[in-house]
Amino acid sequence: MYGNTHHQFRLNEENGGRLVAINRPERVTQRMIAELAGVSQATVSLVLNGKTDSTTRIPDETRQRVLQVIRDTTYVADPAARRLAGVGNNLIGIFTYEHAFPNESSDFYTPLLTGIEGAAEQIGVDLLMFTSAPVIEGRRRLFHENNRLRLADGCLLLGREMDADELTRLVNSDYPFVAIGRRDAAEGRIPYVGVDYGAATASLARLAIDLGHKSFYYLHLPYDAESTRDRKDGLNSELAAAGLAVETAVTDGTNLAADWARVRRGQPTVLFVEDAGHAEALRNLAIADGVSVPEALSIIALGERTRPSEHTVDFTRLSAPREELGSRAVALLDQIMNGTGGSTGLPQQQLVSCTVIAGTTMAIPRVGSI
Amino acid sequence: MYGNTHHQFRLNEENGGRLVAINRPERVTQRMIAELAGVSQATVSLVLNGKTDSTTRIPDETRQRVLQVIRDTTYVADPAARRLAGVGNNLIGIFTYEHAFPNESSDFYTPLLTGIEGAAEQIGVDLLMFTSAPVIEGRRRLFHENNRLRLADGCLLLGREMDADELTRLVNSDYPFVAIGRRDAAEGRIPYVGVDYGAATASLARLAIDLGHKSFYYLHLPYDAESTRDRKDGLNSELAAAGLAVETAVTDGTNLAADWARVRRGQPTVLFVEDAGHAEALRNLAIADGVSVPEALSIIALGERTRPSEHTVDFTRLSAPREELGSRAVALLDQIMNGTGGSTGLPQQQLVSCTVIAGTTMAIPRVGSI
DNA sequence: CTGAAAGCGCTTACAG
DNA sequence: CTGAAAGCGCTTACAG
Repeated sequence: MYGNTHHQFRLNEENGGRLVAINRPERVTQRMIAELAGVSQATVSLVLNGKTDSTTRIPDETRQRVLQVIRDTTYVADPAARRLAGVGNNLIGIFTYEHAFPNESSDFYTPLLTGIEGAAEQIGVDLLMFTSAPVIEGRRRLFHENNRLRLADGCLLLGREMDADELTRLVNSDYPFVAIGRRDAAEGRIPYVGVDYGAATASLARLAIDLGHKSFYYLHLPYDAESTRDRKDGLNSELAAAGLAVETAVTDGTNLAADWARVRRGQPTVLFVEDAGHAEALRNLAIADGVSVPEALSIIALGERTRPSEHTVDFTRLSAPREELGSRAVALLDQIMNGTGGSTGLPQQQLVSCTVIAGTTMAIPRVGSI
Repeated sequence: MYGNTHHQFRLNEENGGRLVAINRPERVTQRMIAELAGVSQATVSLVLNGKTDSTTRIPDETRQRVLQVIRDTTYVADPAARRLAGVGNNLIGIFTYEHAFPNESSDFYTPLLTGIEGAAEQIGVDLLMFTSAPVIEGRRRLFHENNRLRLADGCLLLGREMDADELTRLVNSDYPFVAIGRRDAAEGRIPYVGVDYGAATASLARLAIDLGHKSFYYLHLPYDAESTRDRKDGLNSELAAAGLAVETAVTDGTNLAADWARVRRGQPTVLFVEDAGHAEALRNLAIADGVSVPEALSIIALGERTRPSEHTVDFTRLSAPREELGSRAVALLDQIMNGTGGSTGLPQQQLVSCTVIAGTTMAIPRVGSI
């Protein structure tokens, strides 16, 4: 693919007599830089990698000459070759199990990517999005015929659900990675930065209990993901401690009207909803049905919409610091790839706290309200 | 980095007597596969790359044996080595002059990235985001000390304003790239996929003229970007053709109340606003000021918010197909990098049409209305 | 101080 | 049909 075609260079007079590549140079290599600078290829590599330690000292004049040619040709070392020769590329991969960029309905990753981009810029790495892994049945496969994970020095894994076998295989492979979201696969050996949904959900449950609620209903997503389980566990354990029970149902959001009818039959005074979008729709259904919120029914969302402007209602809810999640994941991955750099290390598994937002959709329960 | 540590394999009895890697295998190579299957390393490569053409025929029995070992060891070829051996690295770079991922206030790139991701997936390339180029004074520099553009096979450029000198230098470097948005730098040699703002703005002007508007006001952004100029030109030429003038002012949105006061003194019957967010704010200011929209004042937005849910008002406006813009840019870049593949080539400079949305903020002008 | 050389893990003509 | 060998562009001991 990158043949041995000869490249031509000429002096560009409008540019202070610097060398400028013409005639579609296939790919500039260190050998060409070396020729142009009148040194050996190894010297170019040495200059490039700033080996200024006692053993290999290159005269400043030579160094400057080489650097100038590099600037003029906008040369960069071939990442694949560097990689093969055993050094890193300052490349962090991002593998998303679903499409990374939102369509109109879902916008799960955007805040994470915002945090990731900021952190990546800070530590000076580029981001490689593995879009070549095709999305099959709504999901990407980590290991497939033409796996390219190793183009990057390490990788961030994003997705609501991750395949436990793939995760185990990855953790056994010694390839540096960090999952975003708590993962309990591989006997707890997965490095992750997750959200403490359990604690925040428990706080919200406690709040409802303190207000006097006794009749709880929980509508959650049909996933087996840790994030779904943590919320469920947080709610259940807090209620169990108070001697209360909760009626639970699952919804994928395709028939919320039916879900609402079922909720109504259950006659709860407080409804916990995992998905913020569902919470909003259910509130509208309740009101349309003559059930006032929060007077007759409190509704609590265990998540929130991506951007404030999408919230027409100020729900009583938990708020996950998603940008922070992204930047902390980058920091942890950086540490795994490059070591702690002297300071005490970050824990391999981290949970960041949610904020509990009081909002306006929870009130003291009314008897026989629904 | 990937040492020569010896790997151990053992028969896993729970797995039908297949070979399974144990003890943190550093990295499985073709050489190991070859040893295990009792063939040469080259044969493994041949099997892997499915070279079944007349010259290189491998007996099915051998092939199956090799494939089985590959499955058992969960081997994948090192992409860096493949790439170095001459198979392309299938990497498209994305250089964004501003931060690629949105904060709460702006979300310029997201729809583009959605289109880019879809197209990248289709042609099987990964996406490299140049986040290592630091954002200085709100902008990234294309050419800086540690330019890493050549990490990718080619590159997409996104940003409202691009430096003409940088663009010229890039186009002279023979590095394949495509700008998103019309660019007239470098004597028209910049390959781009842009939006035809001029035509859509002219259509909207025509609409207003046909409704009987004679008093026009235009509030645009303080940029010298092509996108700003095209809209201005579209409006001006259409009005000039009808013998009408337009009062023009610039705003950066920081003091829209003052802008509104100025507009009001101008007493237009129709107000064109470049930025959709500003249009929305100005409409609110007008209404608060006792000026009904569109009865007393028509307002036309020359852009739109990123997502429908953010539109509280159905503005008369133009709508740019941003996802399409992203996917067409990928297609054009792919062509520039790899050739047309037989079919007739895509034009190097493309303009996609906007949709004109009638909306509810334009009406027949009332005399002495404002 | 700098060059020649080995080696990273692959692919692909080219010989057997 | 399959193996030995060259080469992709780098980095890094190791000799001069």
